[in-house]
Amino acid sequence: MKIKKKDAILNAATHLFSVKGFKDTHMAEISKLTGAAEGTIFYHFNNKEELFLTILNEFKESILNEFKKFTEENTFETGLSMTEEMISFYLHMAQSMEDRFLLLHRHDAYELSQTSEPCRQHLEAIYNCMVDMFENAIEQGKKDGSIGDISSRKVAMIIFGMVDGLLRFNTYGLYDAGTLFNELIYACRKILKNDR
Amino acid sequence: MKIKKKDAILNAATHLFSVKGFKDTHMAEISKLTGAAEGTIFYHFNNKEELFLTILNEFKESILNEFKKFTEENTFETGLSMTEEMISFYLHMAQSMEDRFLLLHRHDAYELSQTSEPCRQHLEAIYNCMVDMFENAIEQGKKDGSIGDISSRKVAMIIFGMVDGLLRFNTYGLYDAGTLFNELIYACRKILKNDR
DNA sequence: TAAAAAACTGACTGAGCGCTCAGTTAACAA
DNA sequence: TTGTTAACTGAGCGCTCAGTCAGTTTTTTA
Repeated sequence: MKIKKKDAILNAATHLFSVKGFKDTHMAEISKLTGAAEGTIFYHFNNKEELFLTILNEFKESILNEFKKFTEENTFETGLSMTEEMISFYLHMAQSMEDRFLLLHRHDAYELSQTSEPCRQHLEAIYNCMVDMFENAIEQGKKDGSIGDISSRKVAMIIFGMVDGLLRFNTYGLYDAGTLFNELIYACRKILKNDR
Repeated sequence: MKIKKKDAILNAATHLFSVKGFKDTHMAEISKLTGAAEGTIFYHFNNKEELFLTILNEFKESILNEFKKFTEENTFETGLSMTEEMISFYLHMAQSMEDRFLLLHRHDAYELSQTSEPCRQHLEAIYNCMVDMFENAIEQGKKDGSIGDISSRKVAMIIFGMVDGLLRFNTYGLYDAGTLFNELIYACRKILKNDR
């Protein structure tokens, strides 16, 4: 029964910020969901923005961690297969951390990052992490010959943009990304494959 | 000096909704920007939501129109080159209608579409229009042999997701999509090209 | 067990903002 | 010119909501 309230607040706020956005999430609602008084929220966090930033920071930490673990604990035959498996892993993560990925797909964080330097840094770290992973895989593929001679960074951005773009179709309820998985891997392979 | 106020309101609101989002756009601001009294805004539009929907509807009309004109006024050698040129055209449109594309990349419309049927229809029309264009081009490419045997609809979604995903990098200030243009076309060609 | 510190409470505040309405001005028709 | 309608105005109402604060409860420390 210790420090529980603070964690409960973080959990509820994460969910609400993701589903309803920053502006539409009200302290009264977090209070009701957690049983903590509104005053308690402001006891732990100076203001709404600080609460949001705390959540973003924790998300950054855990996503960087997960990706690090993924590359450390796995070995890959070729750079190409590594890239493909990273797409799967990314989609898997997006599913298991659904609410926080939704947060990333909202405008809230990007707006905040214009006035808050720490916010900008968290966002940058998250995106850099993901693009870096793809870039490394492509770089490796170029060395082992499974991937052709292309600009690693730029194509990494293209691949990441493609995967993330599809994820948004899901988020917005426009299409079920799951049914596009095979085509996604197919497209990735086509782009990267060394065809000499 | 006729009906000007209404148009001024629509223009100012389009810009503000795009840049600041639905919630963060206040009637007082639209009023100040246009010189129209707040009451005037509510004289022309019953409420804020109706103002937003009017803008979304006009956007739908003009984008459907532009794409129709594009396919009618151009002829293409192959389905593959048609697809490539459509990507260019899409990026070109995103530039010339920058604010309204920003509107599309926000959550506002998707949130509204959950309670407003007309809003849902507008969004669906816009996205269908774009994916349909790509699908047609791919279909044509399959017939003329420039594109391999793939699922037109699904790959159209992938291509669209890829292009739109890159556009977001721009929007969010994460990367300059312009420098990725060559890679984008390269990726598209790789995915589609008939390699039999 | 007493004192101090930390955690928590909820009624209250004040600013913000969508929207109304009673009235004024401009445009047009007879 | 007069009557009628459409366009326009802005003070103000009612409500929402982030944040405060004086006080209570729980935990820790000595």
